[in-house]
Order: sequence, then structure tokens, then C-alpha cells
Amino acid sequence: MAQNQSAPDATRRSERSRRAIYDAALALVAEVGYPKTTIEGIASRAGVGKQTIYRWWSSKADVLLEAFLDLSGQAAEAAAQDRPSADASPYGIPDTGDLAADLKHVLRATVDELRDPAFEAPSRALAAEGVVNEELGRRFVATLLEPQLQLYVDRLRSAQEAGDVRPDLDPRIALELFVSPLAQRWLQYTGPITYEYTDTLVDYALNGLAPR
Amino acid sequence: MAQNQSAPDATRRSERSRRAIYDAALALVAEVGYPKTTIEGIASRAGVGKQTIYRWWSSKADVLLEAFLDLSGQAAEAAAQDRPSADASPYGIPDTGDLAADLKHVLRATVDELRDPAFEAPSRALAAEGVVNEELGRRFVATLLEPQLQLYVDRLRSAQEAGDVRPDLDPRIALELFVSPLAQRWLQYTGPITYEYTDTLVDYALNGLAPR
Amino acid sequence: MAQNQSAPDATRRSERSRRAIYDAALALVAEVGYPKTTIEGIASRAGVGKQTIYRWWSSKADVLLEAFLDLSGQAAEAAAQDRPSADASPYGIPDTGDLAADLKHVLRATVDELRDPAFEAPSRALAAEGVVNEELGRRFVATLLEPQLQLYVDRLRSAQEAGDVRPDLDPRIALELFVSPLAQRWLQYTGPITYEYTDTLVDYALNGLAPR
Amino acid sequence: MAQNQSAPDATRRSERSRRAIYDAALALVAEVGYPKTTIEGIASRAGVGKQTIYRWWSSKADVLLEAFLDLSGQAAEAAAQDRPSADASPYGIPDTGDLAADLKHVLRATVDELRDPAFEAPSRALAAEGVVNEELGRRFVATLLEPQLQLYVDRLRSAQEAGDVRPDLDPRIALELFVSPLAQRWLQYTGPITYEYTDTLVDYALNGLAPR
DNA sequence: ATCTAATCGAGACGGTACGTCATGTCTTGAA
DNA sequence: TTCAAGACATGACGTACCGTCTCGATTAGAT
Repeated sequence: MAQNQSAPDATRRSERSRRAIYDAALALVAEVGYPKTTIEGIASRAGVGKQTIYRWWSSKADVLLEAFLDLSGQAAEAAAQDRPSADASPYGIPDTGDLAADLKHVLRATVDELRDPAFEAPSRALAAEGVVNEELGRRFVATLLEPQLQLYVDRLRSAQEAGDVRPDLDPRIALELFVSPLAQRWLQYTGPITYEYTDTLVDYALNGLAPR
Repeated sequence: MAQNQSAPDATRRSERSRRAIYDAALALVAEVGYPKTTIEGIASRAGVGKQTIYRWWSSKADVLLEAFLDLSGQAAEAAAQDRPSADASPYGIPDTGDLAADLKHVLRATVDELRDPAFEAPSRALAAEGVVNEELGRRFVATLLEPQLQLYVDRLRSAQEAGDVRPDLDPRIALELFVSPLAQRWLQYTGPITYEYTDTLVDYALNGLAPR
Repeated sequence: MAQNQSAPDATRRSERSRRAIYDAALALVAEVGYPKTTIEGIASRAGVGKQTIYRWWSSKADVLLEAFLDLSGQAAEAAAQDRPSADASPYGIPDTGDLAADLKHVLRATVDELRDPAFEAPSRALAAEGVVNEELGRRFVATLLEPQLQLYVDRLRSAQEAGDVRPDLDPRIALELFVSPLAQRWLQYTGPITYEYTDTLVDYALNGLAPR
Repeated sequence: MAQNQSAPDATRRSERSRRAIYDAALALVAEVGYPKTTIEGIASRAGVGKQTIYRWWSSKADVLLEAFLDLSGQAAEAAAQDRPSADASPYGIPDTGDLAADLKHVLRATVDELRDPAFEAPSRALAAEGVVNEELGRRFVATLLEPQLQLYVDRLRSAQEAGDVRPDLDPRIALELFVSPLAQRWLQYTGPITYEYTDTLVDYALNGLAPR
């Protein structure tokens, strides 16, 4: 009798449909772009009724956010299997003792990722939606972005202990000096994205702009 | 800019309609948000036929970009009249000889601007659209963002001459160390935006993360 | 009749909407005339989405033809209940043995009907559309006109058996001698439509123009 | 100063434009049909401004009526030159003394004309418009149809004098017995249009349906 | 022969309606 | 009961024409 909005019964949920919806959503965003991706399109491609989508998600952005989260999770798992180190943290930043080299290494990997078409379309779409939709934006950051930034915080803390970074700095702010420029170039097309560029960012950030 | 078939005659264009469309577009974006702003809504609010919009612009984003440009132009003009210095450059960055102070001053002004509701709605909308629509994004950057960044380039060059910034740095990249973090926090809600934060950014960027 | 792509499922069709659309279409044609009757107007008056009209009909004329057919059907049913004779044929032409009188009687009834405003507006509209749109015209004739003409054929055949009409005549053509003049006067305003006129037509047709 | 609606100066009217408009209107009606013929289309095809049409005509139907009248006038003139008889009346009905033969002859010519594609498209369009627009319908009849019917009146009067038609008949009604059936078949597609059919009509009408 | 006022081609304008697409809700029948 | 299917009311899309309204540029008719 309670078929209305009040919480659907999650135990009866069709796993098969969920997967199909994720796949369809990601594929469509990649193929036709986010604005032309429609709920109806996702439903039909997933071989699913529209209601099945509306029952479990509240909007197109919502579907995509979960689909992308799922994709990232899979990717992380895959990466973890390739590199089954004791260090359980996914994508952990290496700590070779050479901070500049470690940061450059990770930023280069990020450059590669930003160019991977499978990631680009959905993450751009989510980022764009987040700019204009604060609620979604905060969820995007909390679930996807912040965990990654936390890795930089960890690495910077370790560097502070090793004496390679000034102890009075706030690592959460410090990391923005080299991460945000890359992010902005990617988001707003304010400049080219290359290894050389990210290397330069690390150098500038570590040594500062003022003469020593 | 009018790439329609059989280009319309711009000399016959109604100035009155253009202004009304700009005003309506900006007002609607501020009132109901970008996604709920429709071409029909703009037309009806401006007291204008839809075709008049389609004749001169190719999309909602296109209208808004021009409207915002116009608004910025007006604001710049107004500001210029308040401060009719010999220095003709609009919004020029002050050069008191104290680089850190000058940058902090300008970034604080930017913080204020980012919070001005009249600017926030349309610029967020344009930024979001630009993330997902490269063509528009590049136009947004070229016409609105880059001219502002150029002012930082100029100030940093002057600082290089004064010996306050290392001469081998690329100023266009250097400025990103303090500008991009602010931009990212604004775009993605990755952190609070305060005077204290921007002051910190300047200090970190000028002095570097590594101990001296 | 639903020749759209991917034919809609007629079993799920809303009877309520269909009725509302018929009513709205007939009312609008009567009130504002056929050319000012729009699909949007019908939809809005019927409290129905435009798509619901486009789903089941292909044009304004198509809607009106069905609406009028439905109306005629209802009228015929109502008439049949008033006069539940053994003679099942709807609107059957009386057969009193006096051919001239019977024809005059029926033609006078037709004159009345042609002047009934509830019938005039839609049937004029359909006739006009049919003049210029052969496909619709033929459907109009086949579903509405021809069944009525067939009644004359029957009556003339009976008269032939009774020896009141020459046996070698083609009744389908013969009936046109008195029916078509009335039709043309109505369609083209080529002359007044009165009982006297239709009586005269019957006399002329039965007796011929040549002296006896 | 009187540039408003009040009568334009007909002496300055461009003959060239009028002709071009007639030609364009007739051509378009023939090519794309009346409903798809638009004022803008006529103007552009005639190489004429829209205002030039609105200045001299009140509607699409009005343009077409005049254009068709002009065309008929030309055709009549051409026919008159082919057959420059003493009888000045255009398309006069022959009077050989054999009424039936004369009527059959003229009706056969009418059958031919009804099939001439150059005439069919515009006259159908005007007839259709006239069904639904009484004002135009009456003008159509008065300027085009009635003059032709008058020729039958004349011929029937002559026949009455010759004793071939009963003297008490109203010729204006009598002619409808064979003219209207043909008209209705043409207007409403109620039957095929052949020489045999029109011959039959004349026989039925002259001799009557009742046995002699 | 010159002036001058209207008509002319052109097309921008405020509108209305078109026919299509997607939204989010609701209903139906099969599993 | 959930699901796929899809009809439904709603509303925006982008297009086509409507009839009105300027714009110069001819182009006669009156001077």
C-alpha cells in the first residue's frame, strides 16, 4: 500500500538494474555529453523503466555522481590489486624522502588521469553541475575530491616531520599551491596541462616566488 | 558573432531590445538560477520576441556571456570614474613597493567581489557552462578572466625588476599559486573564502613551503 | 489510424482525454472558426497535453473529422431511440409510396440540418479542408456523405420497382440531380436555401426540363 | 504625412510588382499547395517587399483571388482571339438548335478545364477558402462562377423560346440540375468526372427521372 | 530639369502556433 | 511488490509566419 514517495524497500532492489543504469549513464555522458544525456535515454539504454531511476535517485546529476563513484571505486580496486603494498590507502602518494620528486610524480599521474576520456566526460559534467548546484558540489568534493587531497595532507605532514616543509604551515592550504593551479587549468581552460607545467608548479611552490 | 544563415543586418538592430535582454537575463539568473532561466523566460521578461534572441545569439549561455560582459564593462567604467588616476588600466593592481601587501589587498577585493550576489549568479553560471562547453569556456576566459590575470603578470614583472621576485620565474604561472586556490575554493566549495585565507596564500606563495 | 513511429498502445488510451478533445475541438470550431482553432487551443481547453493529441491524430483536420464523426454517431443514436422502428437504417428515407413527397420531406430536413449551427461550423470546416486535401476529402465522403447518399439510392431503387422512376437510370447519378444543387448552394453560397427551393428541385428532377 | 492605412496612391503603383506577385502566388499554389503558400513566400519569390503585398491586398486569399481573376481574364482574351466571332460574350454556349448536344458539348469542355492543372490548384484553393469564409466565397461566386452560370441561363432562355424547355421553369435553378452534380464531384471527390457522366447528367435532367 | 513625396525591396520587430522532446507522475500487466 | 513499458499533463525547445514598423533607394508627378 505504501508505494508512494516514502522510502522504497532497498532489500528488493535489483542489482542488475543498478549496474545497467551506471553503465548507461557513463556511456551516454561520454558519447553525447552531459546536457544531451537524459533520464529517458539512460532508462532506455539500460533497458529499465524510468520509474526505476526516479525511485532510487533524485536527479540526473545524482545518478551520475553515484555511477562515477562506483567507477572510481572499481578503478581504485583494480589499482590496489596491481600494487598490493602493505600501505592500504588507495593511490597513496609515495614517500621516497624526496618531496619534490614525489609530488611531481603524483601530479604527472594526475595529468594523465585528467586526459583519460573515460574519466574526463563524467568528472567534467559533475564538476560543472557542482559549480552551480552547491549541494551536489559539496557531495562531489566530500566523496571524491577531499579523499584525494587528504593524501597530500598526509605526505606534507610527513615532510614536515622530516624537516622538508616548514612546520608552521597548514598542509591543507599548502597543497592548494600546486593542486589548484592544475585544477583551474583543467576546469577553465586557462592554460595547457603538461608534465613540465606541473613540475614547475612544484618547484615554485616549494621554493617560493621571492628570492632566497 | 551572428553566425546564423543569411546574417542579419546589425545596423538595424534594436539597441533597446538588446539592453532589455541583458537586463532580463541577468535578473532571471539571479532570481531563479541558471538552469531555470529559459530563453522564453528572458524573451517574455524583456518584452521581446523569441526570434529576436535567436537572431543575435546562439544559446542561453551566449546571451548570458554577453550580458555579463556588458555588466562588467559598465562596472569597470563606473569604477574608472571613481578613480580617474593617470593609470588608465582598469582595476590596476597598486604598486606601493610592498608586493605582499599589494597582492593581499587585491585578493581581498576579489574575495568581496566573489561574494557580491549581483556577480555571483551569472559568473557561476558561466563558469559552470564553460567547464562542459569548451568553446564557451575559452571565450569566457579570454574576454573576462585573462585580462584580469594580466594585471597580476604586470605587477609580478614590476616586482621582478625591483628584485622582489626571482627573475627566472614565469609570472603567468607564478600568479596561479595564489589565484587558483581562491578560484578553486569558489568554484568547487573546497573550503571557506576569507581574508585570512588569501593573506595566507600570499605568504605561502612568496616564501615557499620549504624552510629557508 | 495511429501511423506515428512506434505505434502507441491503444489499450492504454485515456477515454476521458479523447472525449475532452472531441468536445474542445467542436466547441472551438463553433466559437472561433476553423482557422483560429489551434491544436494548442484544443489541448488547453481539453485540459490535455499537446502530445496526447499528436500521439493519436496527425492533424487538426484529423481530430475534427473524428470528433464530428463521433458527434454524428451520437446524434444518429439519439434519433434511433426516438424512432425505434423496425426499419433499422438510421435516418431512413420514408417510403409512403409518394416519391416526390418523400424526397421533399427528406430534403426539407436536410435544409434544417444545414442551418443547425452545431453542425454547420464543423462540417463546413471539414468540407473546406476536403476540397484542398484529397485524402481527407475522400475520408469525409466515405464516412459521412456516402452513407447518407446510399439512403437515396435505396429509395430510388424502391421507386424503380414501383414504376415511379425509369428502370434504366443509375440511381447513384439520379440522386445528384436534386442533392448536388443543394450541396453546391450550401458550399459555395451560390443561392438561397429554402424549402421552396428544394421542393422545386424535386419537381424539376422528376419531371425533367423538357416539355412532356 | 498620410502614410497610414488610408488609401495608398494607386497611380504610383508598380505594375511590374503586381504582375510578379500574381505569378508568384499562382506558381506557389500550384507547386506547394495553398496552405503552404505564405505571404512571405510570395513576396520573396516575386522579389518584392512584404509591405507591398499588405499595401494592396488584405490576405493571402485576396491575392490569390485577384491573381486567378487576372489569369482567367488572360485566358478568356486568348480564347476570344482564337474564336473572334461576332458573339462577343466569352465562352458563349453554342446554340445549334440541339439543346442536349450544346449542353453536352459545353460540359465536356468544363470537364477538360477542371482537369487542367494550371487551373485546378488555385481554383480549388479559392473554393475551399470560400466554403469557410463567406465574404470571399461570395466574391468568388460573383466574379468567377456566376458569369459562367449566366451563360447557361441565356441558353436555357433561348431553349424556352424554341419550345425545348418548359416555359414555366426558372432557368437559374434548372441549370443546377446538370451543373451542380459536376461541381460537387469536383469539389468533394464524390465520384469520377468523365464525358460519359456529364452526358448522362444532361439526359437525366432534360428528360427527368419519372417515366414518360 | 528639378524637386519631393510616395512606393519600393529589405528585413527587424513583438507575437502566436507549430511539432518535438524531456520532465516527473501514474497505471498496467508480467514475473 | 518490483519491474519494463509507456501514457499522461506540463513546459521549453527552436522554427516558421504573421502583420507592423522602420530604413535608405528608386521613381514618378508636380513644380
